[in-house]
Amino acid sequence: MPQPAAARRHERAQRILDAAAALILRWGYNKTTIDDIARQAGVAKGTIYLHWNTREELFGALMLREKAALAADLRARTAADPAGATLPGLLKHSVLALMARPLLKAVLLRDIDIVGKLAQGQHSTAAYAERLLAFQTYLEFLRQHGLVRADQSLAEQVYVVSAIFMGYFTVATLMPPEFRLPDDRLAELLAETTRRALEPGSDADPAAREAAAQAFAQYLDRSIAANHEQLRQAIA
Amino acid sequence: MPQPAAARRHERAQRILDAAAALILRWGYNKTTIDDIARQAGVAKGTIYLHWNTREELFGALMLREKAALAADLRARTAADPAGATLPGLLKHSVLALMARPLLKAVLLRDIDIVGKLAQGQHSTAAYAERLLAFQTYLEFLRQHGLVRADQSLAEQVYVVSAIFMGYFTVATLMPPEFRLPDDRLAELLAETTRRALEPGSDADPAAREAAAQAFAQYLDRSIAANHEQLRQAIA
DNA sequence: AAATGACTAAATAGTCTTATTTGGTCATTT
DNA sequence: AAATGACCAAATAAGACTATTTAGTCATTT
Repeated sequence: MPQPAAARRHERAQRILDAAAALILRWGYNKTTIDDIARQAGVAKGTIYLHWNTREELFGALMLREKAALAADLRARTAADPAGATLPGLLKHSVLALMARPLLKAVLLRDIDIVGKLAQGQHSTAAYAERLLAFQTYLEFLRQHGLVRADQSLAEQVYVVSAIFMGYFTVATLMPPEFRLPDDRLAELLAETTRRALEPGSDADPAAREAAAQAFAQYLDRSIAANHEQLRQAIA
Repeated sequence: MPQPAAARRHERAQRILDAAAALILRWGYNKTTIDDIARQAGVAKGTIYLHWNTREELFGALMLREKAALAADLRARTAADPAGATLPGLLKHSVLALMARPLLKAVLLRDIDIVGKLAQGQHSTAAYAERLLAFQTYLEFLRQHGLVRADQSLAEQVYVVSAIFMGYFTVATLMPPEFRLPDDRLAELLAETTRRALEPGSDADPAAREAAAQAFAQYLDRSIAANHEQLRQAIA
């Protein structure tokens, strides 16, 4: 039974995106041509334009796919960790998932050699603010249920978490070699720092923990859903 | 009584360096010419070469002066704060002192528009490692006196402090405007995060605190002294 | 109907020449 | 003796022209 046409078409789109990703990491965005990608994907150049109208759209689809894969990876990692559905677990697995995706890592670190002009469309303040707002909603839930301290403003705590995460993430490449740590250990320290930074004075009850795990799942689901329709349209 | 020749010469060097600093911040390093600096400082172009042999030496002296001024500022800030001579105090006042020095801030943030090619000489891994080693010595003292937890390796704690500091410092410019905090509050949160991250299980005795304040002063003095002779030779 | 790859306008890179600027020098001025 | 600023070789920028490459198109092939 041969594969339906739509499935073959979708598989080819994925293959083209795979090729694009590999070549960006190898040569950088600016040096990667449509011809290179077509050759690597084993299709004709014109075939690429059957999926996307412009070079820019192709790379836009690639970034969306990367973000969706990151979210799915994060979902899987937190689900596989008994302590995953917590704020420290979220940050720990976020940094590990991100480090496992060199393209997104390069974007976040503004690695000009790799992402070049691609970076310009990927650092929208509005999108970042949106993500922070979504996170803020989850954090507010945790505050209300006594799972994090509430003696700082909500906005301040968004700041604290962002600073800690960004610090651990970026310092990983800035440290002299003799001071570097394995990713796993870095992620654990990140989680520990976050936990201690936001630790409430007293323990929360188990019902609050259960509710928080639900809120966590909702937060993740919402961020996955936010990309899903966009991605569906970007890969045809 | 006219000023001695050496004092006048030194004052002129400072004036030239002031001019250079102002112009870098305005136009960026790459666009700032020796002619511009001479004009701004109110001296002839050739006069500049009475102080430094090359453009590069002039800017090298400027960076040394900046670092020395930062250290002095830090010294003054921590001395004026009752809780200054502590690790959290060190970090709090470091970030505030650094933010008050736009040129060093631009270097640390790798702000290409401002520092351009100047950055290449200012990100030596060896120098960074040296600074981390000096800090590590101070941190080791704190561990031995029960002022910070000792259930993580010393190297890991150097990492933790670096990550937290770097995170608070860099996220300050990345945050969308509606999520930003005033510098003072940022510095307080940085200090708090550090304190909690490295908090030992039990309180240290007052003798340990007093000894740590001495160690703190030594750490600062050593880093000031490390630059002093270099600076003396760079500004003649 | 779908995939292909030759074609082409536009973009980019390379080369050469000319124009301008700049770092550093040093004869002149103070 | 010290400060100055005109001078100049080298560096950089600008412009014109040529060569090459690339994104996108579409007639041809499958």
